[in-house]
Amino acid sequence: MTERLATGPGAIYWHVANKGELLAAATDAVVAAALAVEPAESPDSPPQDRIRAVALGLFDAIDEHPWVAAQLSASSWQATAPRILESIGRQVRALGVPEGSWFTVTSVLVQYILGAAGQNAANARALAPGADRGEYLGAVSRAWAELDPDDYSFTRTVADQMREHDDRAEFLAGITLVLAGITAVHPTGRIDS
Amino acid sequence: MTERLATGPGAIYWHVANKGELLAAATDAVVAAALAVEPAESPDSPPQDRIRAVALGLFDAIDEHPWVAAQLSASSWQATAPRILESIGRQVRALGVPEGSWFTVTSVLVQYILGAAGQNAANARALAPGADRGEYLGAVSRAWAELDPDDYSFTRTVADQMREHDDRAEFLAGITLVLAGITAVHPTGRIDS
DNA sequence: ACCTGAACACCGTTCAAGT
DNA sequence: ACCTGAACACCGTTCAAGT
Repeated sequence: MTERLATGPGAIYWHVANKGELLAAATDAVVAAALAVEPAESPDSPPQDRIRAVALGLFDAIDEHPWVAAQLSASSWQATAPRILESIGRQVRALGVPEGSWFTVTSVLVQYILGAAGQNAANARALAPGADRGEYLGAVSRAWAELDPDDYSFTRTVADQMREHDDRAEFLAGITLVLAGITAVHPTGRIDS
Repeated sequence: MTERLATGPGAIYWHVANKGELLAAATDAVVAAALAVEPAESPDSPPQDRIRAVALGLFDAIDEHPWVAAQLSASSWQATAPRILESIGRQVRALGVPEGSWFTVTSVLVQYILGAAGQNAANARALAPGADRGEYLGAVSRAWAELDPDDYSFTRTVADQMREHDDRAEFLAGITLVLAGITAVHPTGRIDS
């Protein structure tokens, strides 16, 4: 248990069945809070912007609480999943995606958001608490640059880009890419429904 | 430790420093094997198809070894990461994406692949070993259909789609979407390099 | 050089006893 | 109804002793 309570260990088990249930409740609270920030985004701004806002909110929440990512993928279609699905799905609907593709398109967005956010959070915690991000990226970049040119021509080439990358910017670029893909595959453009 | 060895527990610690190192080695082996299958895909088939093949290989490998997902996001830019990055990145390069975007575009693909595969694997293991997938999806679908119409209009609408969805097909649809996004954002179309 | 197996620390969980 | 705290099971890790 991360959070230290001022009680004996047994007290918790009066309220929840096990640690998983506790984490699920905590996850739901974190996600609900992250999604609640979104309505601040004006309700008539384009769906793309609202998706970006929701995505960034989740990204930051998971960055602050890395265990949320593991918890969310551990028991997905559970209580918390509909919250996220609904929040993103409404914008997918507003985007004019045909109804038959709502689930698929929304799932892709949610999977990208949670996947990217989770990997980002894991990476953030990977560096020893004291370590400096710049130095860490520098070390990895140097390691990449020294890989065998025959087997790793691509990785060697992007070593510099990886050293200079900004996590949030990369994440938003990913959202933009997926949104562009949605528009390309479902080119209705207009909001009909 | 999942795998039971015919040795005392201490024996392992002569070879590895800790459990993490062991899992990292196992992960590297699983990923290497999954990526090795890909060259079977004819080397002059379009990059999109080769990306799909690599992605599906990883998807299936993670489905078979769910702990690989957790391990991969736990220590990402580590030894195994360059393998995946290289495999996908070469196709991104072949796609004609401008060099300045190689890292971003490849990262998005890899994050989607690992994120989606990880969530899929977690879901697969979520059902009690005996339970039937169809019944499980049915139960979740029913729960969604009974959510408050005011708060969950979207989720209620896609309850049926979620019950009928096929995991691998959804995954491939996601890859297609991301590939479409790449082409839309980087419309060079031709293979120059 | 490599393995054994008892021992330790840690943590999730239980439960009889308290209020 | 809710909390306490000792106890248990489990698992990652260590280490002195063996070959």
